[in-house]
Amino acid sequence: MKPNVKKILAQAEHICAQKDIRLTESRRHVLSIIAGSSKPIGAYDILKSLSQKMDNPKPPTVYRAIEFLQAQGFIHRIESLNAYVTCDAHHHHTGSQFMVCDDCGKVTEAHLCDLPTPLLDKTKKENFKLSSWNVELHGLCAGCQ
Amino acid sequence: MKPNVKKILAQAEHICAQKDIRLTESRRHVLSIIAGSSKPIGAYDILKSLSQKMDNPKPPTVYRAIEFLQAQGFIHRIESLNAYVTCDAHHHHTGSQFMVCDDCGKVTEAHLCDLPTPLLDKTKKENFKLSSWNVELHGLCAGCQ
DNA sequence: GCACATATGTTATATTATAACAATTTATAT
DNA sequence: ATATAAATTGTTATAATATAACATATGTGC
Repeated sequence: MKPNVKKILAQAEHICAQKDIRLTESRRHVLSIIAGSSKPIGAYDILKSLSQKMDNPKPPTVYRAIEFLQAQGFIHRIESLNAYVTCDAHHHHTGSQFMVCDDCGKVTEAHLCDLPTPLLDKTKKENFKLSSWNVELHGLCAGCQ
Repeated sequence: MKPNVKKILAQAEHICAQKDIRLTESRRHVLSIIAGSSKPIGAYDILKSLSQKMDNPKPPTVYRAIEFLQAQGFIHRIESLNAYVTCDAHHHHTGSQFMVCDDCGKVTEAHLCDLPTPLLDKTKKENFKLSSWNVELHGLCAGCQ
């Protein structure tokens, strides 16, 4: 197992122990599969990979694990790709920002703690009660230009 | 036909005439269906509505129209809802910002011309060549709180 | 151990989107 | 006006993504 995967798993284990919630086998497998992917991975690719670790898993197994991992903030969904990435923030956050390379497919998370002022101003102006946000930037990463 | 739908259609007609591209019947129908919806509408709901205006339309008809309308900037896709809304900006833009009410489902577009500085800074820091962006804010609209 | 809550297994199906190829319509050049 | 190319549509089939529903099992607190 790659060191970064190991680290992510260890972190998740720790947080789950603290919060007294269960990082079960299928959840751990799914998290390690996502962590082991160099780019966002879709649910059915996760399923394919999972079938090498478990006996004949079905879609709900993957989607349930995804739901759990998202709820804990261990992974995020890249909406424009229908795919999932691990979160490397050390704190829970209600907003996410990603840079998606349209060439190689890799995604970098930009950790802003707060919604940028121009956007926040819009919510105030509209009296919109913000609960979460997602930003996806598309373009080319440094290596692909 | 509602006045706002009429207006959106007229604008689209005008722009297409200018650019010498064709706003064909199915495209016009799909645009008017999206414009007539009070909130983002999914492709298969568009299809259902379209079947009252055309003889037995199929998914590709809707998706092709959507693709065209998106390319012209007449509509946007709300990624977190798999649904479509008309764009009321009077200029083409490569970035979009939406406030999505999780209660009533209505969406308000916030027209920022530029990517907020904190995000732009991140792209520069990563040497990421930006081509487009999408921001989706979730929460409760003024009326639903 | 028992009751309850949580998590998983399993089957089926819903929802969203596209591929592939044929037919038609429109634009363009001669 | 007519051949040709380009754009658009029709049609069938299927891919890709996600969830409902219900049965079973497993862990937790008493």
